Amino acid sequence: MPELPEVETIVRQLRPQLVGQTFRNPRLFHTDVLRGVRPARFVAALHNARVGSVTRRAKHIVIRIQDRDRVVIQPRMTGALLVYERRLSAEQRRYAVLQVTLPGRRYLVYRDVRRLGTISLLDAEAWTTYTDRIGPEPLSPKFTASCLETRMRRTRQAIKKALMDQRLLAGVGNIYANEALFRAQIDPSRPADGLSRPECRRLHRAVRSVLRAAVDAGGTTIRDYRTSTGDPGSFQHVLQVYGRGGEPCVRCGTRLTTTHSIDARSTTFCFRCQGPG
DNA sequence: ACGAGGTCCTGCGAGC
DNA sequence: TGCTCGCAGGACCTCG
Repeated sequence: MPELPEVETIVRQLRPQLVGQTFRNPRLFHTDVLRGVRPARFVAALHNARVGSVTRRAKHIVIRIQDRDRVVIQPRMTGALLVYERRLSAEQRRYAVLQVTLPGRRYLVYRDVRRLGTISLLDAEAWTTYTDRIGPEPLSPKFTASCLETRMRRTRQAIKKALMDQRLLAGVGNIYANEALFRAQIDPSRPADGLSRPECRRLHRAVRSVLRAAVDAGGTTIRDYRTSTGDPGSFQHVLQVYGRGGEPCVRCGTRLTTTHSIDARSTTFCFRCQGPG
């Protein structure tokens, strides 16, 4: 679930709470979330590890420890990274995957109801390989309209699917792909390599503006997403298309259409405002 | 190279 | 009430 704005929100909140702190007594309740590292090695690596930095890359939370390794958390649909000020209640413990004790009797907890999320432990070399396979950060100043155009031209896939392809562009998932395409007034099913230059410029502006607005709102909470304090985001209140199938378009009043024809993911759009180009 | 579909998991709401 | 079914914000894989 968490897309770029949600992960960015979590990271901004966690950073001042974690940087410089030392992890103690890691407890791993479910080992099936680990990728490429065995439970015993992972737990040993976290114990007494000092946090150097907390950053975001695409939809990943990246915690650098011991000036060497990176704990890379990908929350996917239902993962959440929370700091608790006291011992966990039974309800809080229910979906806990990983718990780490922080100074001051606080606890860092990764919880994930569906456990589709993943955790890996990467050294510098493995991290470089990993991050090099992911596309550019859309909010980076280096990400220009021509950068987006070059990337989208690489595929004939539907533009909505291309936007969500992490190799082409980092951090955009279903919600923000829908919203950006509406803002840019582009039909989600159009082949990505068929967009004109002005359309690419509109899409570039739309992607960046919707992501920035969502970061400012603390992300979008449909069901599971919570910030590190356990609070919901607020961008769900200003979504223009996602989750609004059958409701009137905010621009023209036409009933919004929802389809599952693109990559079997729900796509909501206005067939009038986002007509075939 | 592409699309379709299955897989990892659990919860929830709709419908019967 | 209680059951089954389909769906859910992601990403990876195989198959044809």
